[in-house]
Amino acid sequence: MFSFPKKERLCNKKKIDSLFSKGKAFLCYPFSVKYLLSQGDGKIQILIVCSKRYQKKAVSRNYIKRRMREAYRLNNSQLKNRLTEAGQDLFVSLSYISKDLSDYHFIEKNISDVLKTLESKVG
RNA sequence: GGGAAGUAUUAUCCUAUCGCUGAAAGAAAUCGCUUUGAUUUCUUUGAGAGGAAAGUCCGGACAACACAGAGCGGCAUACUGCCUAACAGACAGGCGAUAGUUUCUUUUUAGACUUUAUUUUGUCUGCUUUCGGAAUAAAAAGAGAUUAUUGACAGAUAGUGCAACAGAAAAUAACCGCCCGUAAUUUGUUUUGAAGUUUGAUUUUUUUUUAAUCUCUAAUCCAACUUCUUUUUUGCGGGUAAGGGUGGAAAAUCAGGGUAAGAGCCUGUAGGGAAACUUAGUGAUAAGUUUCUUGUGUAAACCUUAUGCGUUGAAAGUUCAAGUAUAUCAACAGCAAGUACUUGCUCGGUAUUGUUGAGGGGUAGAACGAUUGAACCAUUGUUGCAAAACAUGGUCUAGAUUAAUGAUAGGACACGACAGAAUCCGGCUUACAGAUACUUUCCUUUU
RNA sequence: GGUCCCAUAGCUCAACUGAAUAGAGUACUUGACUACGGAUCAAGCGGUUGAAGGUUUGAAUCCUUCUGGGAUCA
Repeated sequence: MFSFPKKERLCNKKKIDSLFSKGKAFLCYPFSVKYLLSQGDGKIQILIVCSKRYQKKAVSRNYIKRRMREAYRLNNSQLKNRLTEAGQDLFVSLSYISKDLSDYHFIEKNISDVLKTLESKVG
């Protein structure tokens, strides 16, 4: 039910390039979101980014990325159902662009906002 | 008892639910089907980040390329021994520096006692005895011993360079000064200095007498006279490195000789350096003897000497390889026109063209490299002062590749610092809350 | 993951071959010029030479270790 296996991660370099060149973007602080819709059978692949530009230490980057993954894992079921109904594939990249370390509850609230916004753009 | 510094060890834990990474076992489905096998899904089991994983400052393993051998250049290292795969690392030592403790010597000051009319002299260690008492302090310098910390600790006597300002001068020498010679100028026996004679005054001593006075001797001062000696300044030529306030640094200490003045110029001697020898030590080195020598510092200035280093790094490199294009080969088709070859020319043939198949290199991608190792542990044994080595026994302990350790709920206490593997090891450096043990030092309290 | 470079006044750069008041332009302040402003001229202000140690008589410069920023290798 709540899972986040390797298939749902975006690992192919060409797909990442096409996402960043062709995709659309919006901002939902502290996240900058890029997404690309295409015809398919309801697959979703997500890329989680926390760059060295905003978080200097490896420990804090791991801290942010783990909490973002966990929040996405627990809140993605509605978006998946909507995509299966519409019959579209989705590539998403979530970038953390704040220089502060946020706690889990703040990240989870904003992740669910982002997913709702994406849900409204499908179809 | 408290604070600070250093070294060593450790580096939050437990329960439940949901997830991530890879491993093992099992089941099902699909492909394949003689079996092995491949992919996907599910279940179970056990595992999953450090002392620095960091910085990338050194050293290696490993890989590719290069390589008969030698030299130049470049880089690194630099007291000795020893450990190590190797090292700019570790251990043990030598030498130096700093700090502390302690002992001795010298000087000065103060004090006590002693001696002397005063200046002064002596003592102020130990033991014993005696006794009314007192029988030492401070500062500076030097030497020795010991403890701790620390040192990019070869060479300045191979050569080149540099040493601002200040100072005469920063390592050759010149200037002031001192001395000699020479030329000119000025002065001239009234000046300067030396020797002698006479007179006067004062003081002292001796003798005589002692109430004063007088006489004599010696010294000093003033005056006069006699004899001997020229003086000042400047230029030129030479000698000299003793002296010259500076500076981080000023040219071998002291004594004597020597000279016109001087000088390591000469002699002895303190200190430094080199060589040889003796003794101790594996050696650095230490102690001593003899000879020679003595020109400050700087090599984290160039450099010299000795030793070592082939270059590039896992984005190294190895294997498989869809698709697209295709060297080459084979078969089939075409051979209309042009071109080239075959030929003196024409026809013919071959190639240039197309399709299919094979095939090599190789892109996307995948796998290996890549986790059993100079490994870790041991109330073990042997060798060694120690670092460490050997033997014996035991253990398997992350392996990702857009990159894994999290979230929620509850509980415990000391209330949680610095910080996240990316080929792997040995060191170094840097960051760090708390706890434990040890060492050093400071403060306070008690005895 | 490897390799290399840089840091100097508010800003842009010198001085990098050790030598004592670290310089130039611009910005800022004051004055002159002008009826006023601009331009121009003159003067002034402004520096822990990224931080900390070391070598040296002496360090922006030489050496070491950190901090921050940048470039490059498929």
